[in-house]
Amino acid sequence: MPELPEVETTLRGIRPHVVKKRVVRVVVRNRRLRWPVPASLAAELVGQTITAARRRAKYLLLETRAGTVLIHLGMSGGLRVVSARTPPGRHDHVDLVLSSGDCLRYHDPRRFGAILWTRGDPGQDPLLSRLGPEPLTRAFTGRVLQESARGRTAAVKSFIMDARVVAGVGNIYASEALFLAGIRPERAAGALSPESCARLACAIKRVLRDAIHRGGTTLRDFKSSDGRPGRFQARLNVYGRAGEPCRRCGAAVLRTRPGQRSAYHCPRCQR
DNA sequence: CTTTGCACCTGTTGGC
DNA sequence: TGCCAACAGGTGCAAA
Repeated sequence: MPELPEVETTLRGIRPHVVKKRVVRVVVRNRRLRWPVPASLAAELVGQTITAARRRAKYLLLETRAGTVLIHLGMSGGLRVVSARTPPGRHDHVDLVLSSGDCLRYHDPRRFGAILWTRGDPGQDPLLSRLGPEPLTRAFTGRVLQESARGRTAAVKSFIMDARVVAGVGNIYASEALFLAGIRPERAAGALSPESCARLACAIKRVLRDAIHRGGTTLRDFKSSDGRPGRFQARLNVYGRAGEPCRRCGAAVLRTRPGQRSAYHCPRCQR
């Protein structure tokens, strides 16, 4: 469900409800997520006040003086702010009960997500320390992309989905960015011209910004923290549109599988 | 070092 | 209507 824009949408939705609130209780109904929810979460988080809520790649960070809650939504995770008295549903695995009477509730049918606790500088955590630049910052440019692509033979689509290259480009937006940049997904990353790298970096920024602006993409089940679906799916040019006409030239959109994930592209607009 | 494929789960969809 | 295979927005890890 969530790529970077959906995570950012979630962050913006929960932030006003969690920052400056104290965590009074942690309820773990099922600790078996991607990694077990650690006992240190409840032990060290309860009594702490959340000082800031941030995003790094697709990780959400809830910071306190004692440490940071790291949350990843995986493929099917979601966070909602509900009253602490709202009865939990199936797959509502973790609650952070807040001093306001609200509760930050983590829901995740597939349980590919994670809720972890890290002390000290969260940037030093092994999960975050090797991440590449945030795509929406100045640190991410065509030149930086070109530099890290040097000598790489992997398909450009898998390349931009590698979080060590650029943090947080997932399957939908990789296809969409390559469409905007006019580049075929299977091209070798290292073979791209400097101009193509520049166009690709711009396209990644553009598609992510636009999707955030529209509250993310809802394909089947993404709901932002207020329960509303995203509106970006109407803007998708190629993702999920195999066989349908390209919006730009009318040629049939193709679905391929470089690696084991679906890629979509227009054979005429992308070279 | 890079590249590839797998594993982890449940739910939905589409074809027969 | 029912059944079953294929597929789904992620990503760390092991193996080559």
